[in-house]
Amino acid sequence: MPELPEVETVRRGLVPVMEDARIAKLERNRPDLRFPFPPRFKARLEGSTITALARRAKYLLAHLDSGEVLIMHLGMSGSFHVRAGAQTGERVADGAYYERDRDPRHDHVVFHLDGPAGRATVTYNDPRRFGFMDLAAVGDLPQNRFLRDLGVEPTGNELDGVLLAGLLTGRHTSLKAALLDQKTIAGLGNIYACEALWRAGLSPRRLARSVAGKDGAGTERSSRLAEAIRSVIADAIEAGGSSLRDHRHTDGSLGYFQHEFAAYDRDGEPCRKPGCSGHIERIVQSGRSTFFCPVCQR
DNA sequence: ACATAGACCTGTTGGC
DNA sequence: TGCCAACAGGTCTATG
Repeated sequence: MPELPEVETVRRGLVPVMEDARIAKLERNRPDLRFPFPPRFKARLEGSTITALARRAKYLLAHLDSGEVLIMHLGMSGSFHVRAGAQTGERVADGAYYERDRDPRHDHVVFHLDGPAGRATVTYNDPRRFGFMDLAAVGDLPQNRFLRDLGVEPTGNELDGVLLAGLLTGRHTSLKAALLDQKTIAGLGNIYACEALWRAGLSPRRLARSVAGKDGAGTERSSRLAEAIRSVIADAIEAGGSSLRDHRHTDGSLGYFQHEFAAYDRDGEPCRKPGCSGHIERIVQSGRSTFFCPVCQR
């Protein structure tokens, strides 16, 4: 499911109920997701207070007053749902759309929170169970196996043409695959890699190192691509992410960036680039769908 | 060191 | 209508 914009949207939805809230009780309904939960998971969380809810790439990081950090990844189908004001076990009558639709068999972790704004429950639901959670001391985060190799964030101004050119230098793989590699840029997934390449007018099949040359053409391409990545991620965050199948805001509402897709899931449609006569095609690269316009993406 | 398959899961969809 | 193959916002692990 979620790429960086969706995770950031989820984070913003969780902040009001999670930050400065005490975990009064935690339910862990199975021993594992993609990986086993860390030892004494429930005991290490119950009674501690969440001091900050941060994000790194597609990971949510709940900093605790115990000195540990709860690391959470949503995999392909993970979602969080907030129900404010409810006591443990309490039924709520105003069940939102998502409340009714979600399959309770896949509610794997439930946080019962006691915060400045009152009580709330936060439920983690994940049908495919590709998500996972880990706990680490805050000082150990840089060495954490999930976080240590992550590349640059595509938010803010750090990612520019020069940096991107350096990251792609010598890379003998497709440009699309290089963008999906979390060691290069952390947070891009299949949708936003496709969209960024469309915005930049670069073919996903192009060799990654061809966007890195020290010559003028390579520099020009890497600048265009860096700008495209930053803009598509910023636009998607502003739209609350993309809701195709699983992604929902924590209150059950939908993101709407899917309406702004130019390439993703639009095979057969005319290319939206002004003056372009091409049509979007779907190809498969390293086992995953790529959508692009073969006319204006070179 | 680096780059590509395979694996992990469940649910939905489209074609016959 | 029913069945089944293909596919889905990801990434760790093994293999070349």
